[in-house]
Amino acid sequence: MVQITLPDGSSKQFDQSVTVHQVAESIGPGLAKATLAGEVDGKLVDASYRLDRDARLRIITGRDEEGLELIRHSTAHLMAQAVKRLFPDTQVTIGPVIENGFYYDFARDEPFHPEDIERIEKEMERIVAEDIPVSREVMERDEAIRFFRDQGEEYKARIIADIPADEQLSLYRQGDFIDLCRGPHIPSTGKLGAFKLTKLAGAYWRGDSRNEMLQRIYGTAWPDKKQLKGYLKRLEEAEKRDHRRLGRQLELFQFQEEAPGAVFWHPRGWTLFLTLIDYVRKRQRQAGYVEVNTPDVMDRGLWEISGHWQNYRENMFTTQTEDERVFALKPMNCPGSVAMYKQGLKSYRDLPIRMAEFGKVHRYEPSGALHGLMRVRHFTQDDAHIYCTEEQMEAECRKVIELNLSVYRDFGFDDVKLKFADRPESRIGDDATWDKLESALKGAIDGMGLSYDYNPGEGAFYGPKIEFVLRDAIGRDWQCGTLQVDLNLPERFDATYRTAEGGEKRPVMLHRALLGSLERFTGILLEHHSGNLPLWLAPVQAVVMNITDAQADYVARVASELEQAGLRVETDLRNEKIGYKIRGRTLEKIPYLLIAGDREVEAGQIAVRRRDGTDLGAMAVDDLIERLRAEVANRGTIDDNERQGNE
RNA sequence: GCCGGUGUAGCUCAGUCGGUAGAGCAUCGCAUUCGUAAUGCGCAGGUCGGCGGUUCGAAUCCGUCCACCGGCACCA
Repeated sequence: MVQITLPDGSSKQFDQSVTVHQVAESIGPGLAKATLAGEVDGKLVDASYRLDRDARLRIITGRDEEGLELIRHSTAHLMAQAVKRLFPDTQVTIGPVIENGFYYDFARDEPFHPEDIERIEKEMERIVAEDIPVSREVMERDEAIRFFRDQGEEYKARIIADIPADEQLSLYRQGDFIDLCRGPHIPSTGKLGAFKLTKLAGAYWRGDSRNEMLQRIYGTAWPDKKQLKGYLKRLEEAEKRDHRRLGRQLELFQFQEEAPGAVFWHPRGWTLFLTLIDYVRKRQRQAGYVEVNTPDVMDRGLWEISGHWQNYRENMFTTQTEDERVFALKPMNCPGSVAMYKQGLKSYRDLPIRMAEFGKVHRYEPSGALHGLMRVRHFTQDDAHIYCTEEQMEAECRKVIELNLSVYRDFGFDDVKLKFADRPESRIGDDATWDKLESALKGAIDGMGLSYDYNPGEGAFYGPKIEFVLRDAIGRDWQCGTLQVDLNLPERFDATYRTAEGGEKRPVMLHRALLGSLERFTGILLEHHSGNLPLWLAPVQAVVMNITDAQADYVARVASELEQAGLRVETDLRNEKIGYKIRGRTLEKIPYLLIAGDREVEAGQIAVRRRDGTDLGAMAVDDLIERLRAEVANRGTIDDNERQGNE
């Protein structure tokens, strides 16, 4: 007698042992067909798993999160089987589930080509049609190693060698294909079908660039075709909000071959950039910062003192002048900042000194890392260095965190995560100092009751850090601000302050960035809003247009009134139909289109149309100004739906 | 940096088998003076990413370099 308890609390009796699948059958044929696996007493098992004693059972189908993972995992196996059929000389390695899909890494002399992908997909479909049963078997470790070696699967043998000796090895067989796998898997290949292979890539064995490169194929898989289609549609939508595309469409910036990783800002893009700086500058001033500026090119000696020459050399642009002096373009602002701190004597009464700088830094990023505005070689940081006493350190950290979070809120990012990164392998300073810094920084976050993720070994070479990670409208994470505490640079530069007792002490130095790279933040904003920037950020906030030449003077007058009121306005007096002008300006994602015909001129009004197509009717110019000013002041978006894209 | 792919007019893209290039939109000109997402007609626009090679002849084939795209590695 076996008693199986189901999630709804009901239970079923069986005379003898039953499989998960049989239990499903006893409930209904529809469920039996949909069954992919089971969860027995909290543990995932195959549908063929036999229950021989009382247990709690949950049937897993494509509707469950676990079911979806199973589908993806089994589709990865399906792909591997197809690849082995078509390219028998290929070795399989690993094939995990990832967000929205899976990948599988193959070892092969000849790389895959896009045409191969189509063939592999076709072969996968064939295997699905064959509806091959998937079965599990357990093998001894040595036997398994021998088994895979015999088949020329060296990588599998290496993977097994790394599995702890006490762990049971399971193999999954589907027809002619056998793979080492923890499982569970779907019962037969016929359960799959809604998949697509998406990307081809090289990937290092075990993720280490010193190892050989494998051929990775990415794919996506879903319980049904409809969900697959939905996913592919979402990918398309995401492409539309690509900031590189928007940058061209909205005439914000350009890139050029001669300057890889460097931005050419067009008037509209630069207006946006300056708007960000204005905003940050204002917030910093209110928070007690002063603003400074330090040189871009400084002597090698300075970088030797700071440790950059030893720790960061391969990322630095250098230049040599005729007199043989070696200079470096600053990859960070901190050494210049300390140099400035050291000018003249500092008293404990001066501290904390909060020194901000919109410094343009230059980092020689690997060519393959460059990506639009998101990863460039020359970028502007909204950087600051705070010099304070050890006693002030925690309070200063807290203020930085508060300021950062408040600023992100103003940009509409409410979902912000903190990551704590501690000492990296390559670093300066002794362990006692690091202990002190790490615990102080951690204390500041804990004291604020904030939660954080832990990022071991990811700190800066001079100190531990907190990273601020923003989640955008389509769920992607972006690291923006950072906060780092540092005793090392003050030490290396021998920075001091006069204490109340008349002695000398080292200040603590906090490094912090708010938006991080302004270039990158611009890109994030563009993608977050699909280019529909909120009024306060839009480079051109309104375009005033006439219907016929008769209103040209009036339009110019209205535009200048709006400009007087501090708005960014353009006119469109072209001899074109109003529908044509509206279409063009809408595609430019201008927030407000203001139209004057004879009616408006007569009434001294202006007709107002919003970017999303809403007609606000005619209103007096003063009323419009009041309205726009209010919208700028509260940093509102015209319409939150616009974030979803409006094309 | 590594693997794969791509590079043709300002933009988006077509170009067969190697026979010195084509569309739409935009620009410009003319006509039109018009009421909320495209008025009509016309002109002009290209070192086919750079360099080298094969060939009677190269956008097309080969080599090499550069940039970009998708990943990997990197992101102090």
